[in-house]
Amino acid sequence: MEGGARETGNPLLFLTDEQLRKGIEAMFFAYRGFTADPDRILSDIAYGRAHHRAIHFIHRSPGGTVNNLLAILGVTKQSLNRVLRGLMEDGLVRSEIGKRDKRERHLYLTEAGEALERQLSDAQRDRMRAAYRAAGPEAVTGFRQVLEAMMDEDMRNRYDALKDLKG
Amino acid sequence: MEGGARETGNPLLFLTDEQLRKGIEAMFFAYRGFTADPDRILSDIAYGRAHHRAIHFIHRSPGGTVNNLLAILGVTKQSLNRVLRGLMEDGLVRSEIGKRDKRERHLYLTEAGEALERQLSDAQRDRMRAAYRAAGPEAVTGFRQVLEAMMDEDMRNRYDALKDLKG
DNA sequence: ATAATACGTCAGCTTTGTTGACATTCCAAG
DNA sequence: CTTGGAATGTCAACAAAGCTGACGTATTAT
Repeated sequence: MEGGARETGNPLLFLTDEQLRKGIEAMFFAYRGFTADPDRILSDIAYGRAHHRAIHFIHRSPGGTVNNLLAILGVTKQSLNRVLRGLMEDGLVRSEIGKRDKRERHLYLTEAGEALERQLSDAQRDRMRAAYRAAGPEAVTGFRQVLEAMMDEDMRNRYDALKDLKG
Repeated sequence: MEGGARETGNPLLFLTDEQLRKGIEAMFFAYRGFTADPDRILSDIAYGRAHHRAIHFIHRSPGGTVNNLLAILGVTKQSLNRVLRGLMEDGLVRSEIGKRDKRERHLYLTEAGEALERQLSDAQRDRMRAAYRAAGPEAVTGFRQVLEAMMDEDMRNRYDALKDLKG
């Protein structure tokens, strides 16, 4: 027999269905807040979340290939290509043919792209900063621990890979 | 100076742009995991996330009105109606005309609806439980604190209103 | 009586995802 | 050098789920 209220005194009360449900609903409502500010900015310029994600990750690892980005985002190349085409037509993203492997396209933000990225991530960071500040450093540690434990294996790998770039 | 912004001395290191960016990316990848299991189940039966949300919140407050659900989900009535119609045609949701106010429709899950809800929330809870267990009770407290601080005002109100139902 | 509310519905549009098919370009192996 | 396969791009068609706007019908409130 495992599980259950075995420890001393306080027995896994944080694992009740009630607690889990609250966590699930907190995640749902919080994610709305998380995306609300960028969504507002983007709707003004006829872009959506997909554009935001592409911009974010191109900014994070400039010179990454299309395949790389595809793996991070987890969408089909057709879907990404549509978004990327729009961004390139609007002069926010440029692609360079690879030197070692000329099949590959290396993606970069243009200055205009960087400017939009800054605008979007400033908004999103502001909210995150306010939440972090309100909750305090220990809460932030716990927040990150739970989120990381919630990821799929391959998601965590992608996340960790990004973490190593600058962080 | 190194990590671990604690109370004394070390001021707000957890609020650096790097920390915030990691939080943003953690949120992005974790939300994927959060929805992955229900998504898999739903795709087998030609439903999507919108159906899941409707089912979840009808289960949470049975007998709630359409307007009520609309407020929680934050979508248009046309969008919700499409989903609801499908669920009712498939016998997962039923609606009752209000007794006090006959304009209102009160929504309930049928037995089949409850069964699907259980299947979905079991899957989602399993993952949440694993994450909670891996991170520990203190992390869970922090997790919830940050998420709640991240919500918009009205989102928090909706979240709190649901919390009061059973929790 | 009239206005407002709650709900449903039709029509049309957008974003973002999906499959499937196919062409091009290029690297690498035989 | 030829050929197979990988990386990329693109066309077409489609679906889920959001949106706006307009309209209809009960029902309730003023």
